[in-house]
Amino acid sequence: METESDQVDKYGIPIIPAAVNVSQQKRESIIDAAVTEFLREGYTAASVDAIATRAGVSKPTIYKHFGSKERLFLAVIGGILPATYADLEPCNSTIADAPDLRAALVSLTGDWARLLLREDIMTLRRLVIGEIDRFPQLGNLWYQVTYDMNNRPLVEAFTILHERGALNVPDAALAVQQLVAITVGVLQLVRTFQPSAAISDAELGRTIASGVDTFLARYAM
Amino acid sequence: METESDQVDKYGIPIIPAAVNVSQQKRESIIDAAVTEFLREGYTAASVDAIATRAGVSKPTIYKHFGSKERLFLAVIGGILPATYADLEPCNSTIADAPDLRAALVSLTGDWARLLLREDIMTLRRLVIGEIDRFPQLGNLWYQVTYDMNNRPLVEAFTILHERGALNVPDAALAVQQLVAITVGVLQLVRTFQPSAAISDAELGRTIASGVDTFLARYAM
DNA sequence: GTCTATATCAGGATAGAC
DNA sequence: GTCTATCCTGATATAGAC
Repeated sequence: METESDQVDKYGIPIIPAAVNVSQQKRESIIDAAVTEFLREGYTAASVDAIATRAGVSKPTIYKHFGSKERLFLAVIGGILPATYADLEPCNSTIADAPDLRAALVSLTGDWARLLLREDIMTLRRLVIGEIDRFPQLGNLWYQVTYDMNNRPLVEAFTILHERGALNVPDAALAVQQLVAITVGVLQLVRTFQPSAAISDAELGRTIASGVDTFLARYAM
Repeated sequence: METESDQVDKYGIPIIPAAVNVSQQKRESIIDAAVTEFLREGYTAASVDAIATRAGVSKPTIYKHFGSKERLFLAVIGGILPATYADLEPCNSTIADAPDLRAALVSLTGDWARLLLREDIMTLRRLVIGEIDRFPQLGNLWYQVTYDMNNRPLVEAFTILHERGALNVPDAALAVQQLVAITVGVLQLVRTFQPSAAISDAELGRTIASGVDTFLARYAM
């Protein structure tokens, strides 16, 4: 099974030592091919053969680089999770100092929703959820990444607004959970089970705005 | 592949003709064994061999009854979904006539949460989500079942309360989505990615109550 | 109707040449 | 470091005896 060293990072994702120059290209093409195959087929149904063919390398090359199918899967999925969610972070900075809080929250959660409802991200999300019993590390990583990149900055902003008297949120962490659930979560639930159900931009805007209004009905001063 | 007739119901779930007396017992034991194996391993990794062994029958018996692994999976999962969610329905009837609406909503969403967070139901949910790209019928079925058994009765109750002037919900369907998301959804999100993270009954009650309060802050008259 | 036994094929992983 | 060729196991599905 695992003949390579089992070095893992703090999330339990294996650390694959970086290779040099020439083989680095092959490594990248393996990763690209693996992402495609895993997203399309799932972990078990995806075959290392197909990944090798798609990447234009042979199977032993994959095993030299990643050691096993499990390690390849963890390295690949663990690699794209933070990269995917990094796109969410820039939106956060302006909340605490926004002149119009409602408009800022609508804009922020709307941006999140449009990104998180993208088909490739929904597919990745379904894959991770489906493999969580096999790879609990991915669940922890997902939770940590989404919390660090989304919830945490909002919690800090709400805490500031609470001290400033602009919001009344004694429990900022719970309030953020509620805001995310009532805006993005409502839409995500539909798309999770019905991938082909298109959501018009008008409906998205309407749902997001109504969610923010419900949130502010409780927490605005 | 599919040598049997492809009769399906309105959800796209194959209709497996009922067998008689003797073999009916074998069929049931196959279904039980299949549920266990599919929930434990997922669709692809579960083997018909293992199901046959667990059920105490031979492989050809399974193929005589269900035709293929895909049809077995759809029949089994499509069968337990409605049965699982049927437990949610009885809670609904009292909302429209409850003397204390807040208490009734807290009780209702609390009951839903305690049921839906059960480990076996969460596992089933993860399985369905992970296999949705392969079996879109299950997504439609899931959505339909949860809507019929949960959302629809609540929408009807809210409509009555709106006409009676006890609530102000111009868009009852959206309001129900928000209520579910802000109570059950908040907890489900955590448990989806962290199966082992236990949620104390106190924390569950606190989260549910706060969700209902946020909901009522917007919609109560 | 149900079994034993088997056909057929693809999976992950590796030995050894270059 | 990378490939060709291969090992071994386990998969779905079926033929034919009882």
